[in-house]
Amino acid sequence: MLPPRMREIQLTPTSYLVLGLLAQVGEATPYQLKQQVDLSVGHLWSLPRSQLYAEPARLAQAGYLTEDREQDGRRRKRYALTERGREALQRWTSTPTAEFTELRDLALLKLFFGADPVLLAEAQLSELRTRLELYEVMRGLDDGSGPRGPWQALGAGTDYVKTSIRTWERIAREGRETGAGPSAAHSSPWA
Amino acid sequence: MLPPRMREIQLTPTSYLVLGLLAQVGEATPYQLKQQVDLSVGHLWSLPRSQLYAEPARLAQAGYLTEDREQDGRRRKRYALTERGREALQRWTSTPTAEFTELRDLALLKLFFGADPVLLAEAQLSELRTRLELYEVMRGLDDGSGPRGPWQALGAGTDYVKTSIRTWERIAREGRETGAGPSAAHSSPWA
DNA sequence: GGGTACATGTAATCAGTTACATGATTTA
DNA sequence: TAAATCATGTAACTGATTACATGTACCC
Repeated sequence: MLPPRMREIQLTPTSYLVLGLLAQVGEATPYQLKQQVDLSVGHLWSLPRSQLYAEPARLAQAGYLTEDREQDGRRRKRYALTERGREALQRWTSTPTAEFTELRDLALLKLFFGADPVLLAEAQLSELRTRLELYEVMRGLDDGSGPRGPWQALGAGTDYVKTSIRTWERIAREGRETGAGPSAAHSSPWA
Repeated sequence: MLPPRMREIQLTPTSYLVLGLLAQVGEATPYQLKQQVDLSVGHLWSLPRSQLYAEPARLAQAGYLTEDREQDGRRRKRYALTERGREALQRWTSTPTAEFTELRDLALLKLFFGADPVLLAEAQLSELRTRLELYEVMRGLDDGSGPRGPWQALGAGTDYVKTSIRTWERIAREGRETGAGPSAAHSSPWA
């Protein structure tokens, strides 16, 4: 099934992020991918620069991308989707995920284990408000044309940030009301 | 600083999760930790069983836990906090995190790259509603006594689920209105 | 005493992160 | 042409996941 000299690999979210970006831009070097990420999907799902060197290489090895090295000075590697890559992306997007996404929020974990809610809320709120401004600015750029997906995703992110703000405001308020400092982490939790 | 024969390790969220649980329950075997996780913090930050074998071992190696092997039949390993472990946990909880937690939501990533919003929303909503019921039941168990942290964290999780539901409902509605099926993933995103 | 569920671990693999190292282009 | 910045990669490490493998207790 798979042409010789190709490795079977498992496709991760990172893989699809790369495939998806390449579907949008046609072809790109890792550096260009990084730029793309930073001003689009990276606000939702960021990743370190080095992954944008490693992951395309991996995908090319497995036949999802073509890799094409420039001959001149920079000798950049240029990647583009193969048919196989396009199909994989298509299959992926057209299969709805039912899975619930855990928050995995470090601040909530600290809160769970007894951090001072008021201090934590302050730190979180300042960051969240900055983030909200950024998102609102970006949303203003939507002129209603082009694919809706990115904008809807951005809207979802905005909802999330807004809710987080309300949540932490409430937590801070409750914390101040009960005057409880950090609660000791030694009693039992939810039964 | 560090007693001989001990490895320096980096403490990850998983590490603190284990430290935190042990602070709550005193001592435990990996199996008991797993049970604890499943009915408390695991709803917020889950992890595979095997990590609850690997991580305590790692922590013990580095002097954060004592490891104590039973002599009888099961020969279970039993872990408890050392002073060093308790301090590390304390330091961690008392240092507020400002960092923003990305959603890293697979469904939103698919949406971004052109998945059909209506289908995706259906899948997500069914899962989210189940999750909401579970959280509501758990919240009913709060009798107001004991540390507030876990309950506040649960409240935050509930807010998050509720918002997600509203978000996906809106996405589905918009998707139906514009009648747009899955949008092709080939135009440009946020400028 | 045989089956089933509960309990306990190890091994192999690998994606992702951090750190290191260098080359090319522009501008002052 | 020197400095600064932009660009491009590789290497080492390691935490996390998946898969494998076994042992103990209980129940009928």
